[in-house]
Amino acid sequence: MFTKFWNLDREKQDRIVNAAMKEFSQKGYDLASTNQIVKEAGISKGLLFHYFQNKKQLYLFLFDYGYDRIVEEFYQKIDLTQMDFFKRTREAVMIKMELLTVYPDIFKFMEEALLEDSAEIKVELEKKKKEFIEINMEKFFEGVDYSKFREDVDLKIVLKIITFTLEKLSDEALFKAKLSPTHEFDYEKIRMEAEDYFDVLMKGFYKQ
Amino acid sequence: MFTKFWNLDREKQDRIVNAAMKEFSQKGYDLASTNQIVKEAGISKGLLFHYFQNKKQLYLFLFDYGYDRIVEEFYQKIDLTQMDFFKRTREAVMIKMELLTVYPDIFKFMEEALLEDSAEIKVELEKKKKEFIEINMEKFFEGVDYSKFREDVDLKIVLKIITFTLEKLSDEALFKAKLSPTHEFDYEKIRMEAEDYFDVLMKGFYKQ
Amino acid sequence: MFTKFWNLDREKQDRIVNAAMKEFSQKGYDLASTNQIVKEAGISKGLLFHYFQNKKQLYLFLFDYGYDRIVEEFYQKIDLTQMDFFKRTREAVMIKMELLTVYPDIFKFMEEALLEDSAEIKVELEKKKKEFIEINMEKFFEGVDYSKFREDVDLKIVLKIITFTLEKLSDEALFKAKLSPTHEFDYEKIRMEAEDYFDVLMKGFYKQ
Amino acid sequence: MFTKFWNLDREKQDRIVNAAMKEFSQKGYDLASTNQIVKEAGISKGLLFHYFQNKKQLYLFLFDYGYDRIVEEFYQKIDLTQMDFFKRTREAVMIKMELLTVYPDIFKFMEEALLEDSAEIKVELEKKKKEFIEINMEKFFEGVDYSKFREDVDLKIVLKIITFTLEKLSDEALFKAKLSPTHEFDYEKIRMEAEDYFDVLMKGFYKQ
DNA sequence: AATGAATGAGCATTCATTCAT
DNA sequence: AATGAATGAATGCTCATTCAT
Repeated sequence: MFTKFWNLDREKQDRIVNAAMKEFSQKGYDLASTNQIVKEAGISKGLLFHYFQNKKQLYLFLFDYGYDRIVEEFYQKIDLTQMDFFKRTREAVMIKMELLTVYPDIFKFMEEALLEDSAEIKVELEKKKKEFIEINMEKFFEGVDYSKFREDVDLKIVLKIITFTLEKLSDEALFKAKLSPTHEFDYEKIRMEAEDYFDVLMKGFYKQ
Repeated sequence: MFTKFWNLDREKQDRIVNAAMKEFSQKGYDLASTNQIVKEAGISKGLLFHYFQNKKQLYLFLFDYGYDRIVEEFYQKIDLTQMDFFKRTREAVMIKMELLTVYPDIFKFMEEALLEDSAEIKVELEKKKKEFIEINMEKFFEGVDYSKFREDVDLKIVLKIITFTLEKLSDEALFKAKLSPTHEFDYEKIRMEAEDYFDVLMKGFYKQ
Repeated sequence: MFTKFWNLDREKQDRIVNAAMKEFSQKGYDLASTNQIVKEAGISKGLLFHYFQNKKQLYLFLFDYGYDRIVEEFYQKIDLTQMDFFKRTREAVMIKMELLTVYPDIFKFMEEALLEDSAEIKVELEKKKKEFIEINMEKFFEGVDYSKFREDVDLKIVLKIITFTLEKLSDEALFKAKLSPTHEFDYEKIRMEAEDYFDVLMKGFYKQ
Repeated sequence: MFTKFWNLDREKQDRIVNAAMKEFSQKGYDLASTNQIVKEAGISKGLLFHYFQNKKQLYLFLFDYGYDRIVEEFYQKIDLTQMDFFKRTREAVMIKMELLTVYPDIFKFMEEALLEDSAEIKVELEKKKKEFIEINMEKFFEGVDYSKFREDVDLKIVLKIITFTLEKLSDEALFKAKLSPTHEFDYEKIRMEAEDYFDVLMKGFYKQ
């Protein structure tokens, strides 16, 4: 599958992936136009369907492609020997923001994909998202030292609260960037905000 | 504005509102079809535009309509003399779930509207959402006794963490219902889950 | 016919006529909107059709109305005792321009009506136009002293050439005004241009 | 631009051009229906827009197309070595009528286009018309011997009067054909009428 | 491998006119 | 007399996908 695509020279692959990711993250799955993608990529109409069969397959391919590019690099960078929960999480936030700067388009596509809700790709995408989240939760938290957490509360719930909080913070940051005229992140501000949250969460849920 | 619509008999109003809310929440603003709405409502093409001028005005009307129906009823039910933060919040969750059962379509529409991101209605809808959230945050938390919260952490951040957590819980519940074959909520389970979270949050952020 | 309309108070008649003439001359018959007319006139949808039956009858009524208002006043002003062809014609041009200033909307409507070419009103309007032109050619040229014209050319053709020339001049003036940002006539310039043409035509076709 | 269209086989090109010209000259720009055009041309909805992007581009294309077909042939036929003004003009009238018989639809379209006044194409079409007229006035009158004209009148005005007269004659002929049941020209009658006018104009404005 | 012509259902919106009140 | 709710055909244009070359 997609072997035809992988046999292309790298430059053409990139042109197609970039054009498609750009279009999908700008307009969402349903409103994205394959016409616009081929125009931007400089290839013919038929070729896109030659490689990817249809719009849906193209989208799902892009999701996997983005996953491979970003998640792999994330795990190359993250220090999984750091056992302290908050230290590891804090580093993850920093790496995430770094990747966001290096691969803004891929990252943007992945973020949007996690929010995507089109009926046409619902079933398949939901499955991928679920795997994505489950696998990474497990992998990311492997070996973490939970002994520092209070013992009078349900640890699973505490971890959920922390995850929820970081996700919402990240959503808010993305959303603010979207609304701003330049679409730019203020990384320093976000990091400082995250620090404040880490501080409160640690006070609330670590042993004192 | 919309006086033409309000002069209709109630039954017809309902048919139109229900058809439109259903279509919009199923497909999102951009993909929703006015054709489908009029077919479902059993009215003619021209009539919809006679009442609402265009698709955008219709959508914004529905938002206000939903707001009026649901939010007003919420404040009739909630006991704002209850000063304890968690007790009041817990009651709010229960009322929300009750309203969700009574007005599932309106509720669903409002939930989707808060996530809606179409370019065509962006500016106006964003303004409404912002007002919606600001007014209700202030109103809902009025008079709450914050003296029970720990004093060694930033209260604003604590409140945000709690809000984030409840929102994510609610999203998850909605999402699970969506995926289930019957689209039904298991209220009792959700309430119990919420109780567990309240317990953890109180332990973490109330004075001991 | 139209007795219902004539029984209205004058102010309402004017509102309707003005609104309709404005809409028709701005957009032409086909594109003119009866919706726009009733909105501008401040009357209800049904009322317009109560008075005029349909769009076509309304248009034909307006043509007659404009004719009556403008042509009658034209003949009150023109000095039909002036027997010299060019003097009478020159005065006609001046009166036409004067009326254009006093009743710009009616005049504009009549000018546009003479150019109107919609299939829906073609037959009836063409008949009216033909009558309009025939009757007025006859009436306007009545008693003119043609003895000053050269006798070695066909007088009918000479008169046609002169009429053609004046019509085209008038069209050009209207057209230039339309293209200018302010839509204003430069009366003095038009009069002087007309004088130059009169001079040439007299030299060519009067006895020397 | 329009290379897609030019790559079609000639028969299909003709079907499309003929259908479009017919529709536009019958109903004018605004009321012409692209639906009707594709139906008449026997092509699909999307294809028309595949070639021409939108209605406006289609119209402007047709204008250029008509210009190229008709004006080029006109200059192949006209004898520009004939220096006498009236002889050259007389030949032009004859050629115009000949072309009108050979390409009645193109000719009709061009005539209507010169009168077209739709807001949507105003700017672009006005520019084309202006170029059309300027270039052709210059080219057509090049080398003409004006020494036979009277010297006591303004030559520019005389030429305008002659042009006006011929245009109005032509309009009248077209108009009469339009009103007749068979829509046919009586060429011989028109030529004879034109001769009468030429005779009067020469007597009036040539040296005696 | 690569092209791009071809399809026709679908979209939001406007229109003149009718008719029950 | 006067209202305005109601109709549904028609508008220009876009879309993902196919297929002969």
